Amino acid sequence: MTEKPPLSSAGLRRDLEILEVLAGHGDDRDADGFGVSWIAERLGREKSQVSRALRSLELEGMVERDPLTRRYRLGWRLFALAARTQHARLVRLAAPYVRRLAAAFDEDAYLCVLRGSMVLTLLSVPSSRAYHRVWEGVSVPVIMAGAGRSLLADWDDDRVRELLKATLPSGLDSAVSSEEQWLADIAHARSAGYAISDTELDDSEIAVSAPVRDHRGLITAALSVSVTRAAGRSRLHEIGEIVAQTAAEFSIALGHSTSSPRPAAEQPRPRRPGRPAAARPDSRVEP
Amino acid sequence: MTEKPPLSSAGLRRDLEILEVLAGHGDDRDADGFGVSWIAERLGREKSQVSRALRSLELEGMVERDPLTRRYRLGWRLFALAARTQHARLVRLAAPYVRRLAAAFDEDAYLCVLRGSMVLTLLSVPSSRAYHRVWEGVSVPVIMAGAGRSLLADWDDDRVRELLKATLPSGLDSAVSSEEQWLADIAHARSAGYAISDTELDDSEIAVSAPVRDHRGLITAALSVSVTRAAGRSRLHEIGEIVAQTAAEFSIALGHSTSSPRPAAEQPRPRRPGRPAAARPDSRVEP
DNA sequence: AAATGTGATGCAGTGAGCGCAACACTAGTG
DNA sequence: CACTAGTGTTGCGCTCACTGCATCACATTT
Repeated sequence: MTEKPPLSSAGLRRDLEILEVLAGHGDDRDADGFGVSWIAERLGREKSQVSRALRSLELEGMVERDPLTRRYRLGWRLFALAARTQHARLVRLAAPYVRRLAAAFDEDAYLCVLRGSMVLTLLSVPSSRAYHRVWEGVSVPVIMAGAGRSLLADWDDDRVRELLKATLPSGLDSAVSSEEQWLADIAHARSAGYAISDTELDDSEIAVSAPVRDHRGLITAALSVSVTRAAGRSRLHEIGEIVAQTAAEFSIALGHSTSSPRPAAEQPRPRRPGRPAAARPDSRVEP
Repeated sequence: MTEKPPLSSAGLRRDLEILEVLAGHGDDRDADGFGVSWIAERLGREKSQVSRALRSLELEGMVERDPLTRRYRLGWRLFALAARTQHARLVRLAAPYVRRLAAAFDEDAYLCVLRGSMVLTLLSVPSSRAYHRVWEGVSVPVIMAGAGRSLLADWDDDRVRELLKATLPSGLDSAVSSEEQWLADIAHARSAGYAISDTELDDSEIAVSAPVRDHRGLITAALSVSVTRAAGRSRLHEIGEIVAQTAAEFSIALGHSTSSPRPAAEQPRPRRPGRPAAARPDSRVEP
């Protein structure tokens, strides 16, 4: 028999093996679930064991069973657990990538999300040079935001037109002329993976952004770099490629697509906290 | 000892309790994770037990630990598994429609499913205005959910009564009076294709929802819009028509045949597996 | 009807997880 | 600087819950 590394809990390992089997090959068409016997054979375990484990998993909502075919599928609780932490997770995990972008070009870098028709900046890392406007927590209409094109990359043209029309107070000035430009930019963002927005808030600023996708494949945020220096103007597309690449890496870290775990590079283990500086375990919750 | 009435696996229950704690309250700002002692106290379990369980969970990738603060958070594997849920697929497909609704009325729009007697919100798209409470992954009793009426539209009256009685803690207050109202609303949802729920969680919110049907014709989800602005109050039925129309389009995208009337003819898979016609456990497997 | 598959269940033995305690460690405290 | 108070980890008996084999109930195919 093959030796099982005994470091992990046996029950946990068994349950996760089962879940992994139920996850199947991802988007495979055999999404109607799997039977007990097949799973047992697939794992080389006892039917009874798998049957009992699945019953427990179902009781907890980790899997659910089609009452007709008696086959099991992944359950709602997995989704509920993951969905709740998605937002907090976003900001926390984004920091390294935003910093990397800011450092790479020595320009201001941002993390933005879409809130209705407004673009909310969640995180901003300034360049080494002066005047950095703090945008964190500030909402800007999507048309005026540099990251807007990336955030809308998944939208179909009609919706974008509606949004643009609704956001602009009245059909005036350059709106009509820029609408087609917007759609073109969005199409470019969709294909190339990054968007370049010229003359938004400020004529002196050009924003290069790229969409970030979460574990569901939806665009949940955008990374953005505002190119202010003349040096960058000549290589916007080069910058765009890098931003897109960074956004892609970030997306994978969020669980996008069928990405491999990425073993999380060995940490330098710097220091261990004894007593936490600020006692936070006070948020009272009644069980 | 504390009572252990459930017949579920003890280890699994413990692990899920831990994960649930790590998930936090969702929108909470406590994204930097939780320590072992705090989790143990929160759960009323032994520190050692929690420590060992977390190590196993980390080994499996279900949680990850900040090497600096030594605090735990949910890990990549949970998100990877969640992405393979059929709920994730539903969300992916629903996103454009939910966005369209949110944009059309500039109100919060949701995608909800029924889980037992609870309504689980899978996707929420906020309006451009104000602050938006993140409901994704949160379950609410069916009576208190705006989309509840749409999700129950196919149920016969007796079962609805049962569910309402079972969900309400005791036969009290407006329950009896609203029961008939519920049945009327459901009947309306059945015939008109949309439901209007008044005074649910909040007196200031009115939810307009419509059922979504899958390829079998069964109601698997509901689209919902929460009307908060006074402007919308006067045209709830007009909004309802649009929500119903959107839900119908989405249903078609899910494979719902428009021709199939109501009773959801059993066509694809009415049989229960005795012996599988074609043995499918042939896909070679490499761990 | 039998045959062959499905998933569920009873039961005895044993191995794994539980709890208590002591441990190593760090950061505040006087 | 020792002291204290907090952190998280580990050693080790004891017990219980899980394993595995068997059989069972049920459904589909022949």
